[in-house]
Parts: sequence; structure tokens; C-alpha cells
Amino acid sequence: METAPPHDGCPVTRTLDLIGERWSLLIIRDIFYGVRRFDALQHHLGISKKVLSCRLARLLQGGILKKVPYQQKPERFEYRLTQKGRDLFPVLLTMMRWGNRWLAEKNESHLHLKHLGCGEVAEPKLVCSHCEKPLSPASVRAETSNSSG
Amino acid sequence: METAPPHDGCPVTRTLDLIGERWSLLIIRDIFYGVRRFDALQHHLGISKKVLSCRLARLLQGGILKKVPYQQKPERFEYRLTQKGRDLFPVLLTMMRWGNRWLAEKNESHLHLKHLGCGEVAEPKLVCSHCEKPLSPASVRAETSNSSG
DNA sequence: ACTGGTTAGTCTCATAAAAAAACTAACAAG
DNA sequence: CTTGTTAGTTTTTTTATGAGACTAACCAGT
Repeated sequence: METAPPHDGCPVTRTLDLIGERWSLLIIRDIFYGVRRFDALQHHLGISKKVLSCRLARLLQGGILKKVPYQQKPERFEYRLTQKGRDLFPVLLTMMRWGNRWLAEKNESHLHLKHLGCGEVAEPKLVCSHCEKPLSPASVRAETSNSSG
Repeated sequence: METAPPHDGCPVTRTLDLIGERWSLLIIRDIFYGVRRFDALQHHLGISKKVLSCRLARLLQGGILKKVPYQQKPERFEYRLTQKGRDLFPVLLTMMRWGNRWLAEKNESHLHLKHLGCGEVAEPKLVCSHCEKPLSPASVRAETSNSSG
């Protein structure tokens, strides 16, 4: 990768505009964990209620979360991931792998993922969906395609 | 994934503590693109100099970037990724894929990656490094291992 | 010697965002 | 009619960000 495509319109820029604020990805991670209610999120994350309510509103508006009622009188609901939100799983997984590889501290408990398919600890690996070979910075070139004008 | 491991010490939390601030990942992306100098970064990103200099200092201190001189008199250097930094490539790739899938706008140019290995547009896919099968939220369970006390 | 240009910042100040904590609201149990 | 639960909003204080002026080391031109 040697030429720099524009910053605006880059899918990474757009992604971070939506989920790049402080706490957003941690909220999404917690919902993957099954922490789905306002109070539970607030306590598990140690986030202020105001910021939590702002972030949830943004993620709802962005189509990443949806509200699902779990009781009436008073009406209460929990936050669930949409398909769009669930599709952020690879982002969290690659961050988790990176954190485990580069930021893990000795003498501390270690969070890892067990792959239920094969029973092993899953080391996520990125491959090309066409040829199934690993993707590295050197093996890939960024290209801009004009889909119309 | 149904139980919630602790927030502190989670590799995602640790990762975001280091690279989760506004601009950090965009700086790293730009350096992948080959934008390596202070001025070039500042102009390409449209970031304030103060914030850029704070972020670069943090990424240097975190071992993600290193300074490499490219001239003397006056001494000038550029910012390069260390191995630790280069290893963030999958994070950017999964974000790029997500942005392309969910945030791309019609009638706009589209940034994609060409895989030089097979010549196709690379759709990055996450697989288990053991069995090579795709990793989904349902096929994986978070587990905490105590590496000592 | 003086002016302007390049690169890489720092400093200052106005505005925006976040943390902490008090307050609201709808209901249920005792 | 008081306490508890859940889901917030409001207010105040602290911190971060953005815009822009300024510094500093050098070079090239006149």
C-alpha cells in the first residue's frame, strides 16, 4: 500500500464516525457478552449514565442496536444487536487477539475464546475469502472504484 | 457467549485504552497508507497539530510507532509502524470490510482491497487458526484462564 | 542581511465532551 | 407512604478538542 486514498469516505473513517467514540465498542462487546440492560451496562462498564444513554441512542440510531421489550408495567426493554451490530464481531475479535498478544500482563488472568467447532482456543486468522490465504499488509493493495459518477 | 468476564483486564478494554482515542486508529491507517510525516498526516487527516502530536507521542510510548530519521540538518524523521503496530492490520481490515458492507453510500467511490496473491478483491474472512472454519459469535465461548495467582 | 518556504512542533484560548452526583418518573412490595 | 428497581435527565466540575498564533532549525533566492 503506497498511495493514500482520501480520508473522507474511507470506510474506516465512516466506521469510526459511528462506533469510534469512547465506550461505543465496549458497550457492543458487553452486549455480545449478554449484558443487555441499562443498569447492568452502567455497572459492568463503570460508565456515567449520561454517556451511556448518549452512546445507546447513537447506536440505536445507527442501526447497530435495537430495543426489545422484556416486561410491561412498567415497560422495560433490553438492548440487542441487530445483524449490522453482530457483524462487528470480527472487529472485536481482532482487537481481542491483538490485546492478548501485545498487552497481556504476566500473572494475570487471560481472556481467550474457545472455538466450539473444534474445541481449541481460537486464534482468529484473517484470510482472503477467495483463495483462503492469509491477508497481510504487503499482500494487499488499496484501490478506489467509482461506482458511478 | 452468555457470561460476562470482567471489564478490567479484558484485552478489548486494554486495546482501546491504548488505541481507542479519537484519531489514533486513523493515524495508524494513514501510516499503513504510507503517510508517515507530521505535516502530511496533519493535512491528510485534517486533525489539529496539538492532538496529532499527543497521539503520536502516545503511540510511540505504546510501542506501536517508531521514529526513523530520513535526513540530517535539520534532523527530520518519519513515523513507522513497529511489528506491534503492523499487527493491527486485521483490526483495520475488519473495520474497512464492515464500513464497506454497512456504511457505503450509493453513487460514491468505494475503497476496496485487491489481494495480490489471487488478484481478486479481498473480502477478509475470520477463521479459526486450528480448524480453518469461520468464527461466529455463536461458535465461540469466552473463557478466563488464570495464568498464575 | 532580509524575506519567504519547509518541517515539526508548542502555546493559548474558546468550545465541546466526559465524570460525578443529584434528581425525576413509573411502578411494585411491604 | 416509604423503600426498592429500572431507566433515565439535569446540573456542575473537570478534561479534551479545535483553531490559530507562535517558535525553531534550516535552506534558497535576492
